[in-house]
Amino acid sequence: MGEKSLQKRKYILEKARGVFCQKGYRAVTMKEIVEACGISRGGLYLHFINTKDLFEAVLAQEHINAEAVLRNAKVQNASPGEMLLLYLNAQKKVILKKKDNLSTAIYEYMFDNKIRGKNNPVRRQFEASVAVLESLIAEGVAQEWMVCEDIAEAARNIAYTFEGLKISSCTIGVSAEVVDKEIAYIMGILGMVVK
Amino acid sequence: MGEKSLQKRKYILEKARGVFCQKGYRAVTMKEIVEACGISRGGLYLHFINTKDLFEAVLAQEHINAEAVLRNAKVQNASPGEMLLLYLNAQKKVILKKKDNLSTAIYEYMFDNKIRGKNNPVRRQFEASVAVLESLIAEGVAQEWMVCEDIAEAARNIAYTFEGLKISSCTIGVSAEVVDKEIAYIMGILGMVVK
Amino acid sequence: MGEKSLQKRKYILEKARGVFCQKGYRAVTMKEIVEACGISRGGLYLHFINTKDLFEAVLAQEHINAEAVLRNAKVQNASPGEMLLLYLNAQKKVILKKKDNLSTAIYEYMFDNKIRGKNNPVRRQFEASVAVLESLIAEGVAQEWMVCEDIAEAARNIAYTFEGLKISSCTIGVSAEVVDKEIAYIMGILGMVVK
Amino acid sequence: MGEKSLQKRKYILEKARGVFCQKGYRAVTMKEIVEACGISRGGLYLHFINTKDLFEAVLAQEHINAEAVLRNAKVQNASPGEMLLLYLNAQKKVILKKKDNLSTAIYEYMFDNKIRGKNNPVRRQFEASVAVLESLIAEGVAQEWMVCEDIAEAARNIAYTFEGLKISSCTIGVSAEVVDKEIAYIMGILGMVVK
DNA sequence: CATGAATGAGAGTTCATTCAT
DNA sequence: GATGAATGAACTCTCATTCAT
Repeated sequence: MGEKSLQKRKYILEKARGVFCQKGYRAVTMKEIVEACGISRGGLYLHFINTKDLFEAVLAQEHINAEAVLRNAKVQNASPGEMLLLYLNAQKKVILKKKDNLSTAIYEYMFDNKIRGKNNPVRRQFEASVAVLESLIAEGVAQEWMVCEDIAEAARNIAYTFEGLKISSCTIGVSAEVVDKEIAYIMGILGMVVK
Repeated sequence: MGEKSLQKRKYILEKARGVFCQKGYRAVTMKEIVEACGISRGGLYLHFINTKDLFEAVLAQEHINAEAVLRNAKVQNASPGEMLLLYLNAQKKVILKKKDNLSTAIYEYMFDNKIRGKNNPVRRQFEASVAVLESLIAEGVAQEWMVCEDIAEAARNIAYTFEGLKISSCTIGVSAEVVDKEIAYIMGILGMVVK
Repeated sequence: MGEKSLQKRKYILEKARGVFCQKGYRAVTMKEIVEACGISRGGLYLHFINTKDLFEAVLAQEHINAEAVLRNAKVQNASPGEMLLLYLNAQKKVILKKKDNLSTAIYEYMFDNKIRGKNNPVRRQFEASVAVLESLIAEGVAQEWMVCEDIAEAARNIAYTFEGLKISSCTIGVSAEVVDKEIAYIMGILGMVVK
Repeated sequence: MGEKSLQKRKYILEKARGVFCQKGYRAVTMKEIVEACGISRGGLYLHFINTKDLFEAVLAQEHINAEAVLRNAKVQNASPGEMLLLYLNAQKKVILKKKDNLSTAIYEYMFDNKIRGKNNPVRRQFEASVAVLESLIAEGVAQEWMVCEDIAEAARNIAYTFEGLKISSCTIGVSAEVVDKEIAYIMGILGMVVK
């Protein structure tokens, strides 16, 4: 029966994720979740003790997915420049996603729960992103495709820029063109040209 | 009477700002605000029709402050490079401020009220910032202190990077050193060296 | 306005007392109280933070009343025997009261909140009762109306017997006749005859 | 099958009794009971239709135990005074028992379910106790060990006093010394001396 | 017989907003 | 203008009981 319970749990997470994407974190009530899931109030509490617990479970799932995306970016058989472009475009896709975008909810959750250190899911994702960028640039420099004096700093700068794009897409909106320009600018700095 | 009322309004905004800095936007209750102001519940509603209205008034005040900072940066009799550094360090100060920092509240407000177009206070601030950066870089390039192919894009990139630093300081925390490195990196790209 | 608030508080206590008398302690809901008071849910919370707080306020009021009864018994210009009889009959009245009897609620409250020491309201009442009985018997013995070897013990025994009658009236019911017989028996032991 | 079912029923009653002793009557949840029993929620309902039914079954068991104690007291080959002392000390033991004491739960159950007449388990126990006391005192008087004018009343008085001690032990606590003093006082009234 | 996931009514509590004074 | 008591909708969470498996 653990099997069935696990399936249900996953089903709730999926539906709940949709609600969080639409409404953010704080505005979401248990009522909305149970209605989205088509289950009873009590039923939800069998799986998650409160909204925070539920959201953290959604977040954990998200983390797993995000890790997969990062790994995928590295797996591609391509030149470092192509791979960097691939990776930044994957980020672009996330940023521009209107539906199915958990960003706002995550930010709100972070505001409510100031989490220091390693448990901070946003920090984990940020650092993972910096690590990917660093390895891509390092390889690019090694293969003489890219020019970069301080690889670690360049990676961090790109990560902050994309963090800025992400939050901006939540607050003031960003167009695909704007993201493309940022990507081109970043590539340019590394000595690459985007056609 | 309008005089007195205006003073009272300003007083409330000041105290309310303090509360919003401490608690963010959504978590703030009317009780907390009236207690911080030492006025009655009803008294608050004489000046502001609801919490949102109150926060927007705080925000408008904030905008004025930001403008003043921008103007100040321009007023300084300094080289474009020095002025850019001055401006970025002013931004740094805002980002690192622990107390008296409205950023989180503003983000939360924006999440609750997706405002498109010119009325969006965050967009206004962002665009003002880009404009300042643009004019500074343009001058720097004109006076041959700086090197930059696409001034508009460079300005926007810096603005996004700082937006990323600001949101990161609200979610994962950023140290003064990290901001300094970003500033140095940005200056370096423009062909300037920060000692 | 403290005046009005105090009146309201007293009004709520009165109505709440009625509900506690009828339903006991644990079975009472905030809904029942607000309905009995004819006020809004939120209105009740302006005066009492929860059911426990409310009941304790009722209890405090009760304590004041009980003290008054005890004092009255002593004020009467009567022989010690008459005064003892008067006091026991006052207790009898409390025990037999069907309506307006808080006993069950008090017992339930005590079960929920095991309070040790001086703050225990039941203990305070019990000890006050023993003290009254002791002084009455002591006077009776001094004036040679009563015979008693261990006055303190006799007083305590009477108090426990009446405690037994009180709880019995809450669980199995006791008739006026039974209480009268107990009173007669107690008086008899002290060498007095009740006609 | 009836055999097995009966065993299971007895097992549940035993475990449930433990929970009721610890938590009282109203505070006990089905979850606690099924956990204490190590059975499923549904399983419990195969044997008892609801919490009340379960508690009543525990109570019935209890009644049987009490009867046994009473019988034992009578079986002892001892003088009426010794037997009375034995019986009162058995009661004392029940009163002072900290663990494994169902008293509070029984009181709470009685408050929730005002049961008049013969079905009232507390009344049955009370009356059984009075009967035992009466027969012991009657024998004591007959054998000229005791002095008592109104045997029935003396028995009832003792029963009420012990009822008072029992409820007091649930609300304000009673020490062994206090109970001993009460026993000595009662014995003294009957003309017996407790060493 | 036995399970335990699911139900849903209902309890406590909060809080933006109103309005008689 | 100013007050603050009052409102009531809405939210979180619990738990006795049921019923498909």
